[in-house]
Parts: sequence; structure tokens; C-alpha cells
Amino acid sequence: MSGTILVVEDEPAIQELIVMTLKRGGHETIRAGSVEEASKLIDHALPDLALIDWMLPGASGVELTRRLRGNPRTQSIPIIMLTARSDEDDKLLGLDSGADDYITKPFSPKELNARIKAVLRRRAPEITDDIVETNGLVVDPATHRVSGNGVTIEMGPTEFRLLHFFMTHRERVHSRTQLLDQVWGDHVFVEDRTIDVHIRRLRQALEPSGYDTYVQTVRGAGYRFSKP
Amino acid sequence: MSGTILVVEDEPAIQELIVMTLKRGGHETIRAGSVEEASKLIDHALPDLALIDWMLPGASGVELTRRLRGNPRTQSIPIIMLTARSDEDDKLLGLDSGADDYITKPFSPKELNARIKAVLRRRAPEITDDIVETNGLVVDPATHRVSGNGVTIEMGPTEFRLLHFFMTHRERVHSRTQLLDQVWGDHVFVEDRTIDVHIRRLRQALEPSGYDTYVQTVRGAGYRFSKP
DNA sequence: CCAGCTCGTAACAAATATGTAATAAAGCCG
DNA sequence: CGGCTTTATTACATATTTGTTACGAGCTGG
Repeated sequence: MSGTILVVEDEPAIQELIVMTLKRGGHETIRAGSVEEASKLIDHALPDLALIDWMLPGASGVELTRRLRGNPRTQSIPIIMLTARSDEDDKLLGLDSGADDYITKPFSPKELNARIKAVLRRRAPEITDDIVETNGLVVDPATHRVSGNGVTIEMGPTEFRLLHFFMTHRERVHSRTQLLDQVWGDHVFVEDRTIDVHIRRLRQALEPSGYDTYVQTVRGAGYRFSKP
Repeated sequence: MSGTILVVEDEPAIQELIVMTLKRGGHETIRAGSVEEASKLIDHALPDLALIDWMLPGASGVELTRRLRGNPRTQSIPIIMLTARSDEDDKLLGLDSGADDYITKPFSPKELNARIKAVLRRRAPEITDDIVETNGLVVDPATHRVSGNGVTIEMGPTEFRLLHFFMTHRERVHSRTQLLDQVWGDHVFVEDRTIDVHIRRLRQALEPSGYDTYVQTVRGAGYRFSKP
């Protein structure tokens, strides 16, 4: 697991604890104590994920989340909210504000890293650096490389995500809608048919190594990744 | 798990949360913010399950449930009620109104999906993606594959749905009209005779493996799936 | 600001599925 | 055995779904 995580937390003690935990999880960290500070940092460089406290001085964490979601540049940053409230309604609001997940304080370091991993897997699988392998086909998210029987395979980013999703969800039909949700993201609007084109590009990229037959069409249902 | 679920919820935040959760559960979703809207959507196309909030502006969720139960066309839609009240009497009323289950807010995404799966398993097993097996004939909705004694069997989408329905409802005669409703869906205008053709195609597909004899004609009544 | 990618879409081609109608076969009842 | 009804089978035109290609817009890194 790699990736840079922005921690927005005003309480120094908790911030420190979180940063330690994240480092142990193999992440780089950037700290911010307020929404303003966070905004500045984000202007400078996009983090791979943001961990935002619900309660912050000045503008709240929810506000920051909304702001990030509103800006095209920061729209797709995965966000996890930290909340001290166990109140369900607040949780709901947090999710609605655009956060991908929420964690209720107090939480264990283990839980924190697990949640982060889960969110990254869903929102930005290319951050997770678990190497996935199937019959000689290897996808390495850490280096963003694909190889078939040792030979490097070139492909575009979308095809990479698509393949990565397939390889982590094989032996299962995925409708175009599901693929759109999972690979493209929740708030994206593209034609269903666009997937066909990327499937084509993926197959094309895999063709020299022969793995193109793993990407299978299931008529009337969608696509499936499976050994032929 | 597939299937289209109608979500009737006026609170946008909660509606959004539910839809996200359902999508993650592999369902398609249709949203309605009121009973009127829901009715319109249902007129247009029947959902596989309805998730209805107890408290709704105008006519209440209970009212909608009763209405659905009263109409032959919508009678058999599985219904889950969402209620914020933990009051036992209300729960009972909810159940009495015809709902198959109820969920008390606040609820976790996990619980929601679990309840849905449970209700579908009971009321509409053909929506579930559980593997169905009979004497060596295996239908796997998740991968969209059929095999007889380990050998893959190819067939078209309609034949697949037909077989899946048969296997989840065996040992029972289904009239052509019933099959049309269940397998084709309502709002579809096709001749009864069309079914014969698809039965033929299904038998043809099953023939090499010998399972074609499981698809039996019940003269004057319809078809039945059963061991010969 | 340019060059090179990547992306989404449209347009057309190909493949496959679907429904219907016509004809044959089978079952039922007297 | 007929006639009648119901089901099977076949062929075919139509629809639908998927594959493929090309192209312009948008980004990104220099």
C-alpha cells in the first residue's frame, strides 16, 4: 500500500496518532489543522485520499468535503470522515456530503488502516499495491505495470483500471452499469457503450500475450474475466 | 445478486445512502421521493423489490404498500419498509400492511443488504445470485454460466433466464402466462406460442447433456421442470 | 503553446437473439 | 378411427446487442 494521505485534524494528539498509524500502514502523510490549511495543501498537490475530521475550527469537515466534491480537480479524491458522534443521522449526513466512508472515534489503528484500504480499493484501486496475478498475467498497481509471462504489456490508464478491477473480481459477470460505477466512479456520466470501446482497447493490449481471451463477453449481461 | 430495486424515500441524504448501498450490493436502483412518483415508476416498469419509507409526504408508505398489495399486477412485489419508529405496534402495523420485512432506522448498509437478500431468497429466488443445482445441472447466475456434469452448456439470454426460473421453481407447472410474467416481465407483449419456441431452444441446448428431459410439457397447463 | 496521449462518442458492420407464422406432429375424446 | 385441440419444429424477417473504427476534444508534460 502506498499513496499520500492528507490528514485534517485540529487536535494535535489525535493527529499525531493518526499519522503514526498511517505511516505504519505504508502511507505518506500531509497534515493540516484546519480547513484553510488543508485547502492550501491541496492546491499545491493532490493527495490520494483525505482523512477529515467532522469537527474542525471554522469551516467544518463536512463543509470541506462538499467543497472538494464541488471542484472538478478535487472531485475524485477519496474521503473518509472522522466523527466523534455515533449519532446515525450525522453519519448519514457525512456520507451524503460526499465522503466515501466514515469512522467513529474512538477507533483502533487497525480499523483505520482497514477502512483506508477498503476505500482505496473501491475508489482508487491503482493506489493499492497488492500485486494481482492470474495464470502468468500480472498487474502491479504499485508500479502501474502489467506483464504477461514476464513480458511488459502497455495500456492506457482506463484499461489498466479495468483490468485491475477484472482481476480482483474474476469469474463474475459485470454489467456495463456496474463497471461504470466501479471502474469509472460514482458521479461520472458516460455512455454504456463507451465500455465496449475500452474493452476493445484492453483486449487489443492483451492480444500479443494471448490474454485477450480472458476478457469475455456475456451476451445480454455484460463482461466477465475468466480463464477461457 | 442482481435485480432492480425501487427506493421510496423523501429524505435525499438517506435516499442517496441507500442507493449507494444497493449499488454496492449489485442492484439496479430506481428512486422515488413520494408515493405519487413511485406509482408512476411502477406503472412504467415493475421493480423486483420495493424499499419504502414509513413516513412519506402525502400518502404514507403504509398506504403505498396497501395499494401495491391490492393491485394484482403489483401484488407480488416483495416489500421492505423503512421505519424510524422502534415502536412495536408500528412494526406490527408495517408487517400487517403487507410488507415482507421492516428495517428500523438507523440501520447499517450491511444490514440493509442482508435483509434484502433474505427477502429475495424467500420471495424471488430467481433474483438472487445463489448457485442452483439439480442432479448435476448447475446454473450460476453470478458468472452467468450453465454446466451439466461439469461440461459447459451454451444458451441465449432468454433460455438462461427460463432455465434459472425453472430451477428455482421446480416440480410445479407454470402456465405460459405465468412464465411470460416471471421470465419476460410485465409490459411485454408476446404471443403465448413464443414460449414454445424458447422451450424448444432450451431443450436443444440441454440435449447434449441429456437434461432436456427435465423440461416437461404438461398438456393443457404449461411446463414443468422436474426429474423425469 | 505545442505534441502526444487518452477519452468519449458516433457511425457502421457483424453477430446473435427474438418473435411470429406456417406446417408438422402428438395427444385426447367420442 | 377420425376430428379437434394442443404442442413441436422449422424457417425467416426483424430487433437487439456487441465489435470495430475513426475522429475531435481535453489533458499533460515539456
